[in-house]
Amino acid sequence: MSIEIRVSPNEGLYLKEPQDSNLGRKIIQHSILLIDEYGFESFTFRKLAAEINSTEASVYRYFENKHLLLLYLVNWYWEWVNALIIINTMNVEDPQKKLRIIIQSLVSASEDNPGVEYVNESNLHNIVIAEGWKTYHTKEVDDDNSKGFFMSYKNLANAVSKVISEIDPDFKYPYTLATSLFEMSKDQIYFAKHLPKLTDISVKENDLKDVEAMLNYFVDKLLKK
Amino acid sequence: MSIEIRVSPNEGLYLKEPQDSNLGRKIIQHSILLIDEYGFESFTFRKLAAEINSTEASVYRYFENKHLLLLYLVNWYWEWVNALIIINTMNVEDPQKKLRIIIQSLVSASEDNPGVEYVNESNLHNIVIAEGWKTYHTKEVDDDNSKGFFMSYKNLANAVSKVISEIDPDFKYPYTLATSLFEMSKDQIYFAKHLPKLTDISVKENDLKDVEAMLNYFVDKLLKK
DNA sequence: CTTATTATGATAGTTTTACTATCTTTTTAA
DNA sequence: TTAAAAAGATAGTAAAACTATCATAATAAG
Repeated sequence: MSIEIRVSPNEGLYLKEPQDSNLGRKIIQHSILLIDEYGFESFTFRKLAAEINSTEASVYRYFENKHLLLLYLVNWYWEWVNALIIINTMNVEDPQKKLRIIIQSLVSASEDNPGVEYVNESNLHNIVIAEGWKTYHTKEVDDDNSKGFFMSYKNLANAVSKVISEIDPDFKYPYTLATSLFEMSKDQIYFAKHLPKLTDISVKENDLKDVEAMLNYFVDKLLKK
Repeated sequence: MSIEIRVSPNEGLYLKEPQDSNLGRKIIQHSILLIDEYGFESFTFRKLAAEINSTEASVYRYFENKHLLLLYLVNWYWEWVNALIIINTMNVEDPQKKLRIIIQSLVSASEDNPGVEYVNESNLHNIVIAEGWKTYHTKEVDDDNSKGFFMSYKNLANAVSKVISEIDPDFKYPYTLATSLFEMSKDQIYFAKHLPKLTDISVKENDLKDVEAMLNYFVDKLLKK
């Protein structure tokens, strides 16, 4: 028996579902590698096409532009985190335990999982940290939002905020705390790597135990049992 | 008597200090307005030049490129916040009071102050929220950091972390908390405006009292007196 | 007041990016 | 076996992000 995890971002993000074809999967795989290596700005469909021995025109048949490709990848990532959380919290009743597992899942989502061969989760995690904000800090954010392009993240935030309210029904800002956990996790990892004066944690060779401990520390102080 | 507040970002950011000439001040003033209105991506030196009846070449004599201009503006903003904090916490001894004033200064820094005619602080605040990320989420971050281009923000984080440690010397993550206060403030305001499902606060016609209350709520829970 | 220097303006050119278009060849599925 | 869908090859366009050069205007120094 084998369990196949298939994660599907919003339909409006692509012209043709890339996971359904060879070329599509190569686009996903190598765009992740290229964006992580060179950054989103210097990533172009031309370079991607060259890398996979295809053509610019062919890539454009899957994604209207590179912004939508990035949105697709980032949504894929949050769907992935969501899937991990669902699997790991199955049959766990205690909301406090649940939140610990959520934090642990959030952190471990950055480890490569061989289950999906065309996605390197570790590289994708780097992209979400370094480039993810580009998906929503645009002038088109309201438009994109109305098309459902941030659904994966919103669903996740909603699920986590519910667990927070279960632990402490009097806590005034469950959504703020949920999103802050995600954003802090990203920010503090990035700071640790590039602007270490801005954080107390350290991340050596992608060991994220400090991040996990830090998030748990904050949550424990904020939520009364 | 009049107090002149002059805020100066790092020298490496410009080719010629824009605050020292008429054209330079017009560049600052109108780049803030244009970037806020149309977003950083569609902002170009050509459009800016047209707006101020100058030329692209002239703008390039002040800033090497638009990335450095954005860095300049964002640094200006954090210097400005820093100045407000210094003024407002003068002669305040109690660290808890200090932190409240810091939070209040952080929030009120977004109000336009007629003291500096060529800077609209309110528009600049929008830019820091919407585009500030672009200053440090780049492939050149380590380079830029080594040139001191993030000094203003780092100084601020350092100052705030010290106040945090004064309040609660046992708190494990003073730097993380300091930067999280800044980042949460930006994120949650942005979410309130564009992705309201991701936050509990609301920001109506730029009234930031919810943000201030939220930040104080978190701080109160996190730091034992 | 004149002159040298510096600041700004006018204009043109280059490379790269982000597409769009069109036509041909290959693959796949009925 | 054939038609239709997918992919490849190639070319073209508009705008952005500069770079370069020369002319003119403002200013400051002697």
